Amino acid sequence: MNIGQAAEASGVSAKMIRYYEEIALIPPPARSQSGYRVYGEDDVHTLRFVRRARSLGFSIEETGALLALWRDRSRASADVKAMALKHVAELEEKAAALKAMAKTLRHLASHCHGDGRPDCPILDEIGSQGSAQQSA
Amino acid sequence: MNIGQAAEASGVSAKMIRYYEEIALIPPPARSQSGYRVYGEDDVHTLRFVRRARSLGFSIEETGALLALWRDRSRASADVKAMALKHVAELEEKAAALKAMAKTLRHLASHCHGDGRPDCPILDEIGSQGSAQQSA
DNA sequence: GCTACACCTTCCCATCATTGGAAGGTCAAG
DNA sequence: CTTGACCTTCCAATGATGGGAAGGTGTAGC
Repeated sequence: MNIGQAAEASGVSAKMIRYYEEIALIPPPARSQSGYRVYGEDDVHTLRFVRRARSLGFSIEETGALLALWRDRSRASADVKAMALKHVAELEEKAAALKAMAKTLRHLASHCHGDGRPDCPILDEIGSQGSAQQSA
Repeated sequence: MNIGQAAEASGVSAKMIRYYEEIALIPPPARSQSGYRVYGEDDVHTLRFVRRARSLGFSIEETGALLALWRDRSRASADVKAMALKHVAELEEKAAALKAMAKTLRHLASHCHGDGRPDCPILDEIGSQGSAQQSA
């Protein structure tokens, strides 16, 4: 299987497959005589794992750790669970930060007429607030 | 006021002030004879506006648009409100996506013993799921 | 065999926002 | 006059991905 077919089968773009190989997230595949990368079903399986982990919001580095755990049949399930729950906490923290931003902004917008008149307190309040936490 | 003091007063790092100037988000300030950037209270006010907009999750580009509206005393409040509400919707969408990831992952984790035994369905399910949407 | 076309290779660049550092000039205090 | 804190510009890196150029390969049709 060439990289295009592996991309199709795994849902990971050919560009990203090469990138994952470059950063050693996945092992380099076999090569054909002419230098084409050749993938097997196992490789596609791994790529699907990576895609799934990424879609769950794991960073590449975290995905690499999960991949190592996945391949290690003797690992303790506690390791996996701890990582998952830590990530859940991070995701929820980011979600909460976004919701807080949205809430603040909606509050500001609620005090704005939204008509043709220039008066709108949103900008004044953005310009006058002294502190705000950076996140997400 | 030199850039260090402006950074201190506005909460925007000197590095970022120079960067905002480079991309023309903010106008170039006056310069001293020796070439030092010199800022006034108005500049600090603008920088605070930028910081606040960024902390509300507006991109640099959106912040530039808000800044233009802020400076335009004759703008229609509807423009501002529309932009704010559009951004609220985007923030909430991202928050929802993160919460969905967290939910999925917590569900997976709930089926994992989390002890010393190797059995943990989290990884198996990550590896076997066919589709997942990318977002946030 | 030749041509067209789809695919592959490597390499470089861009994004977005921010940080870091190097090399060198300036200012104020001691 | 030295020291140290500040300033200047320039270059590079981050994380994850996309875009594209320049050139090689594989296959189908003629």
